[in-house]
Parts: sequence; C-alpha cells; structure tokens
Amino acid sequence: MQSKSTDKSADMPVTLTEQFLRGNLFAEACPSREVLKHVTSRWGVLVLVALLTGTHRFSDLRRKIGGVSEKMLAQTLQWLETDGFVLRVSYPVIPPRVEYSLTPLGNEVGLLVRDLADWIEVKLPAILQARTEKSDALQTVPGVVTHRLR
Amino acid sequence: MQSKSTDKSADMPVTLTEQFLRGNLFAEACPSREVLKHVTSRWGVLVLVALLTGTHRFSDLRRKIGGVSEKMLAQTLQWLETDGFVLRVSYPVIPPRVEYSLTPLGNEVGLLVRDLADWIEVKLPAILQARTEKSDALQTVPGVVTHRLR
DNA sequence: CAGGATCCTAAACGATACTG
DNA sequence: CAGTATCGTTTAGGATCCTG
Repeated sequence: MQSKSTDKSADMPVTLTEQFLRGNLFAEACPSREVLKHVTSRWGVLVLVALLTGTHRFSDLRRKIGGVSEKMLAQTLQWLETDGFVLRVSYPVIPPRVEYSLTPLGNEVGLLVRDLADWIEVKLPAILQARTEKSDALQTVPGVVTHRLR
Repeated sequence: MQSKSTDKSADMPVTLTEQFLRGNLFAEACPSREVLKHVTSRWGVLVLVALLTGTHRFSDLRRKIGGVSEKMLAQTLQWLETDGFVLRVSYPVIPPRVEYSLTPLGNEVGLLVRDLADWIEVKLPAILQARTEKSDALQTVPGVVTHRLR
C-alpha cells in the first residue's frame, strides 16, 4: 500500500485520486472521520497494537494495556468490532471466555498504527529535545519575529 | 534492557529494542502517549496531512479543515509546535501574517499519519460493508456461540 | 470472567466576544 | 488576521454495582 514515489515537494498536488480522497477527509461529514476516530482513539491504538501479537482474552488486554478501564476497553473493542477490525468469539462456558483477534482488515490497519506508534517511541528523544530547546532558545529568522505563544 | 551500551543516538534500529519500546507504550506513564495523543487527536491528524502539501496560514488551515473551531486549531497547532512537528513563523506586519509549516520531524510523522488516513479512505467501502454485514448476519463458528453485544 | 447499567467528574469542544 | 479569554455544552472516561 501507499506505493507513492518520493513526493516531498512543497505544495505538490499529488495524484488526482489522492486529492479527492484527502479532500474528502477534510470535509466535515466524511464518514472516514468516524473510523479514524475509533482507530486513533486513546485506547484504540493500544488495542490494535496489542492484538497484532495474537489472540487475547478480555482480561489479558485489560492487564496488558496499563490504565484502561473495563468500560473503555469494552467500548473500544465494540467500535473496532463494528468497523470490522476485530473479531470477537465468545465461548459458552463457565466462567465466560471471550477471545479477541484481528481480522485481515484489522491486521492491515494495525500495522499502520504500529508504524506510527513505533516511530514516536523511536523519535521520542528528538521530540523531547525539541521541546526543551524551545523553552530557552527562540527561532530567529532574519527580519522575522517569531514570538512564543502561551 | 540489554543493548543499552551506547544508546545516546536519537536513531535506534527497530529490532530487539522494538519489544522494549512497545512494552513501554503499554505502560501508563509512557511519555509517548502524550505525543501520540497530539498526533492522533481529532484535528492533529488533519493539520499534519494538510501541512504535508506545504506552508499554510492560519486562516488557510481553518478554511481547509472543515468543522474546526479557531480555538481548537490554535491549540492543536501549539501542541504540534511544542512537539517539534510544526514550525510557526510570525511576520510583524499589519494585518498579522503567520505561516505554519512542517519541520523535518513533522514531515516524517505526517507521512505516517497520511498513510493511515489514506488507507481508511480507500478501505472505507469494505469497512462500511463489514458493518452492515454484522447487522443481519452473525458470525457462526462451529461449536461456538457469538452473540452480539449492544 | 466478561461485560452491562448507572452515576459522576474532568476534559474536550464550540460559539462568542475581545485584543494587538 | 491571528489569535486569547470566557463561558456553556457535550463527550470521554472512571468507579461502582450488578448479572449471566
């Protein structure tokens, strides 16, 4: 996917298809925003990444993902299930046993999300450094004033 | 926690450390979550994708990104600037003119985010179909009951 | 064990008014 | 134009109790 050549020109209109797709996303009523919201939600990202390593039970996920509440985990899983990313299999046994796994579709989006998460973790030192640099030294462009917000 | 010998480089190979890094993300106090939150926020995604096409003024972004309020756009831009993804350049003219662009770091993360957004838009038909399929037909695994939630 | 139901607080968000 | 400040609303999110 995303077999784009090296496009890093300033304001390059890219392909027509992309223009349409992205223009679509910028539209307020674009249904993609709903899906994007589920995928990029606070716990959605972590659930997808966690499930990339295989099937998990509810309590497995709860334990693995630090800080998530039962309610939010259940809700997130339902979002992702409805979007066709997560497969929920309930075994009629006592005590109850429910297993969650990724669908092929979920695996794809999971990989993309993991790319993002990994990148952030790898670049975290640089990011944190950028923060502290901004704290004491300001950008100075000749003839241009860059005053801080906040 | 091995391979900790001389890792003062901001660029780490994603191999064995991958496990450690991702485990880190699952930790509640992981600082990456903050950055992830900014990047995957409702408007953060759209701002990054928009800026991939080049420099924008505040009102350009406001117009381009449907539904965003002044307050949220300003706040999102500040988040991304603090994280070192967005460069803010203010020209001391009247009327005021402020230009936003991506830093090299921001360009990298922008591409990842765009990959995700594009994937969702491309796969949207399949996703929506998955939803309607779930509405009338239930998954049936032999010997397993998959009852719907909600 | 897996979650639904309920209640509640904090945070996100939007609209408006105002300032340099 | 590019924001900030303030306010009111909505939503996310957590805690607790309850059921199959």
